[in-house]
Amino acid sequence: MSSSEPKTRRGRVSRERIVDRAAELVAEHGVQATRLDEVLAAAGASKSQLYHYFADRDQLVEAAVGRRCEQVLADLTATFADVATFDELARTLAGFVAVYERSPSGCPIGSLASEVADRNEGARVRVAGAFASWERLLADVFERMRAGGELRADASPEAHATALLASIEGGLLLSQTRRDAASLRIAVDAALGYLRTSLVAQPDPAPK
Amino acid sequence: MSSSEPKTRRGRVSRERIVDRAAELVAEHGVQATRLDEVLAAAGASKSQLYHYFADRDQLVEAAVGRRCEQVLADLTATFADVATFDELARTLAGFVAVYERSPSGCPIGSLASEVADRNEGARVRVAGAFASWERLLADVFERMRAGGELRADASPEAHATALLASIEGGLLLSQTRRDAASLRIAVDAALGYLRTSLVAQPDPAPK
DNA sequence: AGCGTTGTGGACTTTGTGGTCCAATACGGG
DNA sequence: CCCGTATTGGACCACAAAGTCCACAACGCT
Repeated sequence: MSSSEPKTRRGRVSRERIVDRAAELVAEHGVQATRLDEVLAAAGASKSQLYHYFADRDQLVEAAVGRRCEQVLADLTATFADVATFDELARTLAGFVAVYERSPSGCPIGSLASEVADRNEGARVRVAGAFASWERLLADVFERMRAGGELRADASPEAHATALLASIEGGLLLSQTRRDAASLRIAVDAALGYLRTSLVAQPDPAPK
Repeated sequence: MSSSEPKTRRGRVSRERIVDRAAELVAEHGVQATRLDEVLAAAGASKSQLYHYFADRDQLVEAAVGRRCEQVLADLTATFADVATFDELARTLAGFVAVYERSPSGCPIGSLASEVADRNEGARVRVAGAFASWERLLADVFERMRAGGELRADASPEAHATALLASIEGGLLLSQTRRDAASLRIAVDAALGYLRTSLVAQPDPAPK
């Protein structure tokens, strides 16, 4: 009654177009500040289409957030796919910071997270899933490092992944609030420093 | 004549009452979800009072956010004031996590941060100030640790403070999104692990 | 071609909410 | 005690934004 799945190709295309634009606008202005009319205008769709496929605003938001997470995650997957050593990871993260400096803003996922966590259960679950996937990506990096004999066998890839992710998210939040990338850089460096703790013994080149 | 400072005791009291209630409601529902009418009802004040002292909603939000930050910071100050050793810090943070488990929610400051960072410059500055103060609190702990000969002289209290703060914020965000305190605990443990890196040499009791 | 189902246009309704206005009241100093 | 200023009550306005409705068009099947 309220909402229904598209039953024809045409319908599916329409629904997709709406979700795509919604995801874009959510990425740009955040969830709260994204207006339905705005989405519809951008998608060249009408109110009836929207309410034909979605029960209400929350359901559209859920879909849009899900879509956005998929996109960001695709990027992240590509970024971390080939990372298999500590140095590669350090370089990758440095690139991350550099990108941030060029165009500061919160974390694409983190911002959604806090906006949605207490207000839209469906969307929250999507974001939680995105965090889980990201974490998995990092854990895989650590497992590769371990397979390569660089990471100690007793180190937990999952725990390290959680810790690194937290440092990144926290660093991004601090930097976003301060409008200064320094915090992010420090947080990431610290996370790498902690990771070093779990590497197999290595001559320590005099810490600055 | 948009807004004006109170010029009598009575006026000051009225303004305070409004800000107090606003701060409470902002803490409870977030900035976006706090309605002016709600604030006024709670404060037993009228529209004209509100607009007598504040130019617009944003200005009230700024004041409320500032107030809320002061309160949270007072708490934090008390909490960290006497911490001077690694073990005390670890215990204090464990208490932190325990409190979180009892009543999960985001970070009182962090949530405001992401909500306000790109939407209300005045409020953003207040939050940034709160982060700075918190960081200072932590840096002071590290300086005490250094004075006590526990922390190495070459360790930067400020950098460690930033890193720890980022881990806490990130951990809180992950835990809030997942509704599971585990992430926070892992993030904090990792931050402590990194801090251990800067302690003066110590017999390392076999890492689990 | 005809009929039922799905999709679409877009005007309309409703409601919540920030913000305005002006008259009335309380204060506070001379 | 009186006047000017600060403060207050609360009705009112404007408008944005979510959600409803119904007639019509497009499609797909037999």
